[in-house]
Amino acid sequence: MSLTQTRYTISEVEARTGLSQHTLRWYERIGLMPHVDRSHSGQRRFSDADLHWLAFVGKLRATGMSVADMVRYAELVREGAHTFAERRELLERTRRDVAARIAELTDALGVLDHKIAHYGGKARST
Amino acid sequence: MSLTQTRYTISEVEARTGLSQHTLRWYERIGLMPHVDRSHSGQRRFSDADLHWLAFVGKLRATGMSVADMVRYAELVREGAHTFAERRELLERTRRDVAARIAELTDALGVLDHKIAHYGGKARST
DNA sequence: TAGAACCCTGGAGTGCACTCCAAGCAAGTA
DNA sequence: TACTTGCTTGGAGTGCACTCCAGGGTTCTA
Repeated sequence: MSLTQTRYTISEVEARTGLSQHTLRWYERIGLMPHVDRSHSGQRRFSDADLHWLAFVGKLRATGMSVADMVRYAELVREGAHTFAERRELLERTRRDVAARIAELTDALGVLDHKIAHYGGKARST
Repeated sequence: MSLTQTRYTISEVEARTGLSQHTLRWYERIGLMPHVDRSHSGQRRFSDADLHWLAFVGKLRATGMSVADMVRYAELVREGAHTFAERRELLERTRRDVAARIAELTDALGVLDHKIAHYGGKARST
C-alpha cells in the first residue's frame, strides 16, 4: 500500500470532471461527497476514490435523479452494508424513471420527425 | 362551416390537458398561446385549435425544449409562412438534442443495471 | 334573487440547482 | 520578500418554470 497516493486540488478536479469549484464545494456542503481530505492548512485534497465517486454521481445526474435523492443515496452508502436493500430500491426506481423518460423522448422524437417532414425538412435517421 | 363550434372554459382545459389554470394563463401571458378568444365578459373560451396547439406544446415540453424556445417557435408560427425555414431549424436542433439525451439516458441505464446487479437486484430487461 | 362556484388581473412567492461575492488566508515564483 | 495566483468560508444572488395570492367581477343552480 503506497503512502504517496495521488491527491488533487479543487482546480484539478474542476478540470477533470467539468464541475465548477463552486459546485464541488456545494456537493460537499450538502452531503453528496464523503468528507474530502484536507491539507495541513485546510485546503481540499481529492483522492482517486473521490474522482470515482464524482463520476458515478455524474451518471446519476445524467439520469435526471434529483439532488435530494442523490444525497439520500450518499447517506445510505455512508451507513454501510445494511442499507443495500434500500440502495437497490432507489436505483431501481430511478431505472424505471429513466426507462419511462426514454419512452417519452422517443415518442416526442416521432412527433418532431413528422413535423420536420411537414416543413420539407431533411430529417436524418442517423 | 358551423357557427356553434365547441368552446371550453379554463377549467375544462385544465381537466383535458392536465395543465393548471395558472399555467394556462401564464402560457398566454408569455406568448406561448395564440391569443385565446374571450366571452363578452372577458373570460377565456378555448377552441379545439387551442387544445390541439396545447397538445403540440406538450410534446415540445416533453423534449426538454426550454420555454424561451417554445415562445420563439410560437412567434414564428404567428409571423406566417415565410418563417418555415427557421421553424424547421429550431425543430431540427431540438431533434438533435433529444437524440443526444436518449443516448445519454441509455448509457446511464447501463450503469444503473450494472450497479443494481452488483446489489443482487432483479434488474429486468423489460 | 341569493349563494356557491368559477374566472379575472398584476404581482409576489416557491423550489431547484447551481453560481457568485466579499474578505481573508495559503502557496508558488522572481 | 513581494507579488500573483489559488483556496477558504457563510451567505446572497440567479434563472427557470411554474405556483399562488388578494381583491374583485361572473355564471350557474335552487
